[in-house]
Amino acid sequence: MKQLEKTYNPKETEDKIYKFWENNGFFKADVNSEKPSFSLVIPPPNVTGVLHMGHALDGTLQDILVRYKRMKGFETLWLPGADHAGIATQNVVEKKLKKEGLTRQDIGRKKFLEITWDWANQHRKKILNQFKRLGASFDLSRERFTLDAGCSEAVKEVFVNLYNDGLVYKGTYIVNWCPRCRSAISDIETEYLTEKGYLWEIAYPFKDEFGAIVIATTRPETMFGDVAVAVNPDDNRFNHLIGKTAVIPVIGREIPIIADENVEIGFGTGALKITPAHDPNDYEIGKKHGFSPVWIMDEDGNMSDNSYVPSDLRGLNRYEARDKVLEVLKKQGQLVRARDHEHGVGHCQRCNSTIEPYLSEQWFVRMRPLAEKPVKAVSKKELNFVPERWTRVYLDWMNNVRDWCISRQLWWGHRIPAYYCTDCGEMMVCTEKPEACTKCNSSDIKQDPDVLDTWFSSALWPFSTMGWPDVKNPDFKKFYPTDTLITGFDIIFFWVARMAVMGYKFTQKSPFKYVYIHGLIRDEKGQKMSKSKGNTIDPVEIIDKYGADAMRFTLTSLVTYGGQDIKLSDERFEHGRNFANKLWNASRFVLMNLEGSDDKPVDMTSLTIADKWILHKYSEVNRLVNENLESFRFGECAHLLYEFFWSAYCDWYLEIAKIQLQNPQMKLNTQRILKYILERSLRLMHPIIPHITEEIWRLIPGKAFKGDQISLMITEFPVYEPFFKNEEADRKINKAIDIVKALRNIRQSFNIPVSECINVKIFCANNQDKEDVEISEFYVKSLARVDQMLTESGVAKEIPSRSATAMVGKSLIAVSLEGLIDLDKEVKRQTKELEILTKEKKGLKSRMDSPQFLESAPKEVIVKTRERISEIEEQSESIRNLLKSLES
RNA sequence: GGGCGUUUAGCUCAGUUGGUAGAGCGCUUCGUUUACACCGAAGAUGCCGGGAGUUCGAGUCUCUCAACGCCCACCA
Repeated sequence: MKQLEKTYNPKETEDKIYKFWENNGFFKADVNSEKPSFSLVIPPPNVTGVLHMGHALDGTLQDILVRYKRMKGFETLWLPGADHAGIATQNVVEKKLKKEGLTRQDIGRKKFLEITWDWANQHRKKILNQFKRLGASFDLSRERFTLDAGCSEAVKEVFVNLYNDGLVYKGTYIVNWCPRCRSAISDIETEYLTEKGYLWEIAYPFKDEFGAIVIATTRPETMFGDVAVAVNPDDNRFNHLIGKTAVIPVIGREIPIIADENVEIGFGTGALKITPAHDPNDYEIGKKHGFSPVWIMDEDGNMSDNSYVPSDLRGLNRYEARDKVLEVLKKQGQLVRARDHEHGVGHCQRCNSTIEPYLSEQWFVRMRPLAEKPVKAVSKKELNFVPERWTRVYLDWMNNVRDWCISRQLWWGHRIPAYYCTDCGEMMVCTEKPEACTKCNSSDIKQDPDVLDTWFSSALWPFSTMGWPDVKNPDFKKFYPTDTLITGFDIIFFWVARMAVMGYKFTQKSPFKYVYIHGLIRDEKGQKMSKSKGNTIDPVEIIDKYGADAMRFTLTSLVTYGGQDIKLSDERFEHGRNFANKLWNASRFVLMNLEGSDDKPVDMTSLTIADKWILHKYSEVNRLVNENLESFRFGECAHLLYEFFWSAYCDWYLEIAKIQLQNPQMKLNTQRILKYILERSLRLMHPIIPHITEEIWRLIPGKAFKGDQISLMITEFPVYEPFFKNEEADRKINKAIDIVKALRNIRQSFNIPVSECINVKIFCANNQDKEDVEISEFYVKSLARVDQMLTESGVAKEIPSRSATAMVGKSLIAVSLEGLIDLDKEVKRQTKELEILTKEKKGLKSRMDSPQFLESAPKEVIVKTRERISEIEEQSESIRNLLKSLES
């Protein structure tokens, strides 16, 4: 038998095992397979990133599910890939250019894209390689990238289709504009942060009379774009001013005072300046009253170089302009006052710059009509969130969904398939560049310079990766729709909802049946991990230090069904490492003790009570692991396996096996059972900790337990084995365990060294009890170092003098301790015990006297209560007798 | 303003239909009996956030209050 190292070494094992799987093509999904399919697509990680703990968790859970289903006999596809991450990637590359003193404009679109492609290609390989370190069993032959040819074709097809259906349109609206990215972003990419600022009150003089109307604004620099001052028609302070003309300070442009109900009387001064080009509400009001917008700021957030802006402010950035405007107003006495004001300010999710609402021409998706089916899908159970509470979050958003701004003024991404005739201005939306203008036949045609929001292509991911729009593609036919999506709650709106929208629109199906939402990974203080805070834990470092399986096991055991966020610290991974080491050493013990063993199944006719017990325990854990994996209770599975393997198999059965192996009659069958349980445990644990289980599994000799497969990952996942169920054996061994524990307790309390054998007398409550205890004598004697063990039925009347005692269920255990015992201490202990029992009995009795309890409580509970009372009575009686004999 | 989550042992958290509280880590004591010190044995620790209600019985269900966290909407 091969001698294993004393400590498990993940580094050597994991790489070797992963290559073994890969080389055998076990991850590859077969479209021609007869087996039912199970498929899952990875939430494509951004090419900008490296593997972080969120990916490690997400990837672990996906891999568990995929490995489980594969072993369950499904033709399983886990499709890997990466996202081009439009803004994020462009930002990174631009930053790199900046270091060389260049901008993207300096090198031009073509060159810029070349550089970005190079960069992206390097990084998508890198991050997938990091996923491989995790043990991810995804099918790399199907790796996709959101910007590759297939996905791009799907994007164009979808865009053109939506356009033809009137669901994509181009128009001039106020959008969230990031001056740093120089692009529009969508509503959900805008993060509102509460900021302290000022509400400035500025006097706009009347044109024809003395006096002024005082408006309130947080952004005084936008005043040059004002087209009106609005007041509420019901505001008695101001309604006489409606129709008069006011003058914008500094520049002296005249604007009318108008009435609008949307002006809140109680806010600010009650008078609102209207700046349609730079504020969403103002835009609405301006449009209602027929004003043309006035732009005073450009794409960089700098003041425009036009006649509306005072010449000395042109080109200044918005904050410089603000300071300067305020300075002038103050000088002229038109700044009435500044009040402290806290308000939410939009920030770009990607670069954190303050967002400017900006009126510009953009492309939008009309979401309302598209949301109908995905909303209904929930009640039809075609789309199910786990845990269920996320359903509401999804529905609330879908039911109030607003149009989605999809155009980005970037270079990195899917170019919008809209073409313009330079001669006549005609717009053509089609998948390929037209040869000639459909209206004037000119061949001078230019494509729209903008690209699509990165999430547009992500929304198509489940089917664009499977060959769609070619619906005859074998992958699409076999593996679409996918079964489960595993992701964090932070991208329900960004991604999940939009995939549902596109899935229903273009495939008439939900792209997945279940969406399993897990919590986010946080640092030990509960803060979000981020590079800038320096509180990240690098999964690759953890893998190097503890091993991938240790990390997977720890993460899995920290996952809760409710999807709570997970607080992590480096030391937490010791839990998984220790478990892996335990598994390794228990296996080592089993493998070292197979001398003379055979390759036959367990002989069910000659099982000891302990054998029956461990088989019973195994059958229970098997059943529960199956149930919990089916219902996405990953954490529970890890706990169950840990508990079974460590606390039952290692702590007790292995110790018992050491005894049984000494017995020639028991030896062979014990070896078979050790091997059987180990092999089945490896199967049950494999989805969570694949490398170590595979490594050990290969070392187990014989085919009787392993079958003909060459790899654990393609063996069958154990199904419930009800014939092992044995409540009686469970009860008996549990009793033996309790007795052993009680004896060890006594031993330690009275400082009896392990080397010293003890004599024990057990008073059993009845004959059934006595029988159970006697059956366990064999184990008790060796596990607790007992020389003589006497049993007696009935309440203890004569306790051996000078004894230490303990209760186990209804049995009283007495250990003869001539000369060793501190009698006073023992009397005190037992007296206290008696008091506690009397108190409990009193409570239970009063309950049994209650007629309501007897009427409404379930039978078992009444029986249990009655049993407990008689148990207490017997125990008390024994203790009284004991005290008597101790005192004498 | 609307919604969600959390509050249980010193720490981090489990607790699936209401039946009388668990794990890991930490702590105390003991121990190298030939799988494992990344180990074993024994032990201590809880008015399950406060209050009220339903029930024979509530950590679990209802209401309410509080603290912390998150999401959405609005913010001149």
